[in-house]
Amino acid sequence: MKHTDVETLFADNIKTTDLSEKQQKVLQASLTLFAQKGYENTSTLDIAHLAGVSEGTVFKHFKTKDGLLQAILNPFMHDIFPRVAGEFIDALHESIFDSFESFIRYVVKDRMTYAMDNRQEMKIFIQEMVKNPAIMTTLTNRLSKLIQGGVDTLFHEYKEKGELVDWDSMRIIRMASGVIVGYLIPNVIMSETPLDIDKTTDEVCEFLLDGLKPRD
Amino acid sequence: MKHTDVETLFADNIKTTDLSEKQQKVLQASLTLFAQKGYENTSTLDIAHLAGVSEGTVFKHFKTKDGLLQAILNPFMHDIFPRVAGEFIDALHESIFDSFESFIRYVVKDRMTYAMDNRQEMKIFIQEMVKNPAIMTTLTNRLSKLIQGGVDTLFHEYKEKGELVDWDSMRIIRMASGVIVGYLIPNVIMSETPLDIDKTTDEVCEFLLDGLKPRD
Amino acid sequence: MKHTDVETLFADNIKTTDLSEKQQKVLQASLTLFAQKGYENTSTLDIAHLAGVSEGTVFKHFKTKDGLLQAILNPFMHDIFPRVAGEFIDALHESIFDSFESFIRYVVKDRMTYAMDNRQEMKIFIQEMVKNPAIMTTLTNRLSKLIQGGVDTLFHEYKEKGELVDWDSMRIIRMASGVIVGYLIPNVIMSETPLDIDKTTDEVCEFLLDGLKPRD
Amino acid sequence: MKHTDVETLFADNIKTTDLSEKQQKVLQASLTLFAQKGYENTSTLDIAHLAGVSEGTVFKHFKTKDGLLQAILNPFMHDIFPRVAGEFIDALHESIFDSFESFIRYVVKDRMTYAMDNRQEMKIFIQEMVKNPAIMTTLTNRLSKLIQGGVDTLFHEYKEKGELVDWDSMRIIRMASGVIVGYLIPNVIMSETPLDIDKTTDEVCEFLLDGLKPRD
DNA sequence: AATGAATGAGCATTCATTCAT
DNA sequence: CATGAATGAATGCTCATTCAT
Repeated sequence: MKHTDVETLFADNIKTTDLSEKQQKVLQASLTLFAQKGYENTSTLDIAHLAGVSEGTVFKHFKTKDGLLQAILNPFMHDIFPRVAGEFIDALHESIFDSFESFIRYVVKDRMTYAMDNRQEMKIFIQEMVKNPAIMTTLTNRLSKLIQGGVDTLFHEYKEKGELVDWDSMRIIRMASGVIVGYLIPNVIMSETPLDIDKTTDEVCEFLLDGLKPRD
Repeated sequence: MKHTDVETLFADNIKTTDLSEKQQKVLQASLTLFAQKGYENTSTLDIAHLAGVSEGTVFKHFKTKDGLLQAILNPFMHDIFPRVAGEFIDALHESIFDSFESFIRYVVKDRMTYAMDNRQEMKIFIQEMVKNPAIMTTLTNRLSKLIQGGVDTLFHEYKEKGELVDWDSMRIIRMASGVIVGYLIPNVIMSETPLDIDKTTDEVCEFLLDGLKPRD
Repeated sequence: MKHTDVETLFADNIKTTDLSEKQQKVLQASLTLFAQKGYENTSTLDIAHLAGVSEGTVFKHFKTKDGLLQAILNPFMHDIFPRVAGEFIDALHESIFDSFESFIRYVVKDRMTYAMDNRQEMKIFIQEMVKNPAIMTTLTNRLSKLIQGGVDTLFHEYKEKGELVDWDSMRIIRMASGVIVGYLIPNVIMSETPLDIDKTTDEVCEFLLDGLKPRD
Repeated sequence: MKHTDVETLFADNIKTTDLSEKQQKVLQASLTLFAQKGYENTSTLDIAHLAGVSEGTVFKHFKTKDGLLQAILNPFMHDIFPRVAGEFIDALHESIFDSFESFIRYVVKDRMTYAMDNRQEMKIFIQEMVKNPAIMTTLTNRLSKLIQGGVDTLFHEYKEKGELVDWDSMRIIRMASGVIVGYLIPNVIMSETPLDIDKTTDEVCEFLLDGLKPRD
């Protein structure tokens, strides 16, 4: 029930476009600095220094500073997010969750682990979303359609079995993701706190399960 | 059951420090632009233009660009947030909520209204939090202490009456605010959507009430 | 054998142009700050603050910042310097110096005292001279003519009496003032050192007297 | 009896730090303009224009405007002044001056030539000294120690031979440099006058020799 | 006369980007 | 491919000066 690691996909992505060793260093430095100080407060010279390359090298492959940002975010937007989402849904259908509880427990833990494993990228993503709401709109639409399509039939089963409240799937997802997001964001941003994923999962699930229990 | 409007408090604050008409325009323009384009992407010339003043005027009172940011955020951090929280708690004790449901409904609606009424300030706040996690840590601590102190006894009543699950107050608050925040943030950031507060309140409350119902 | 004090002349000058109390404070503050930090590094706001007046007041009487500088330097250039020089020469003729030695001793002490009593003004003067050589040229010409005219006959006497070398008067003056100036400038600029005038006078005179003794 | 030319040392210094052609132009332009109009009255745009480079280039190597000033003055303070002083003293000991007169004549001419050859740098130095007396204090201490150490024994010889007054070496140096400085400064500052070094040397020396002759 | 808010030109400095080597 | 010197537009900020009150 393991999903392809984001780092692996990311590395794949890099190899695909045939990135030289120095260019990889540049990308890595950008990732670190954008997450640490924000996009606008990171100069291309900062990146060059941290990557141990010259100023010109920063632009050789990625053309512009924005190109560097896109090189970090695009895989998330157009490739990794959907792919992970797809794999996630596939996993849902392949595995037989004996109950809605085991399902929700898997989902929560999986997404939390994912987010915490990729804090830096997430942080940059959040920063960009806040500045550019269009990203959020796009992403919300993309993901919700994808998830809804894959989850609808599954939810139907659980509703029939009397384990899930008979709400619109989107409403359920919005609620669930609201709880998860509200819980996660502070931990992503305040990266000092490590977060006990198992304990948090327990807490969140106990709450979610009752909130999403069928009404009497 | 009305709470002092933030705009009123803000205006008070401005009058207190005796801000000239032009300086108010400067502050207003900063608010608008910081929220729209982000702090770093707003130049002091942009602010001057929108405020209809000269660039020198921008610096006359607020000294630096950061001073302008603080003039916007400080009232939230040090004055308005706590005051609103205080008033909110007072309101809780003065009013007799006949049930946990009417209580939770008031809270959710009140906080949502507050947030939506001050979208711009919230947006800037969120941006700064993402960049500077220390703000979040401070704020979280300040508010949670304040709220917990005021809410603990109230929760005790509801727990006794069997209307509220017997969890630690902090856990309940974290859950509830997680749902509200997870719901609100997208709407604050994507400010085009107006958001139907009554409908959203209903949705959120229905979910929360079951999630926080005592366990059988 | 006392010469009119510069401060008195300065005060006279101020009263003549009918300067209000605040304007005098402005002038005094300018004097202090120009001497301390230099003309260009002193802002009109600095002056206003030190004088305890508003920004506008600084310009009310003196029109421009340069006007303030001129108000400080002009009395030296066009009034005080020549007047002092005149008085000095008058004093020379009135008093009967029994020897060239008593004459030179008087001159050296008198000029040194004058310079040290007006360090601030001197310092500003020096700064302006360095930046604007024209001032120096003008001043040099003005003073040398004045002094030469008044001193020539006197020198003639001493030369006849065999107490002074038979050089051109200008050459003598240039030498003497060279020694004095070379000795004074460091002390004017490094205003922390108080300088023992009597001892310095002795040293300088002993040296000067032999340097200006008639050749065998 | 030739001392290493300052320009050569300066050029060495530049080559050592590997300054590009444009950067040398920047330095040269700064030298010219600082001397001409003073540090504060020279804008970095002025420098860029005179150097024929862009404004960014001015900051590429020297980082700040002050860095440019230091790049001009530091060689004088920390390198060239002491080195020249050292070479000067070496020269004194190597060469055998048959008399105090030939010695003093060499010194006066040498120092005058040096000063007039480096008028621009000297002028900037003087400006900075006037503004920042600490520089003068430091320099005075550094040089006097250096010179005294090297000159003491030499003076002893001349005193024994009855060619030099029996004063403390420092007093002699202060007097002599006072005359030279008093003579030079006007000529350094009013750079239009070319100054006849040979004639001036004669005048100064004649005066100095008698002033420093042993007392009867 | 005095005030201080307002002005706008000017300044040092930064930084993404280009290009010759 | 990599380098780093050069670029020039943009930026935050200062400051002498004006003017309505």
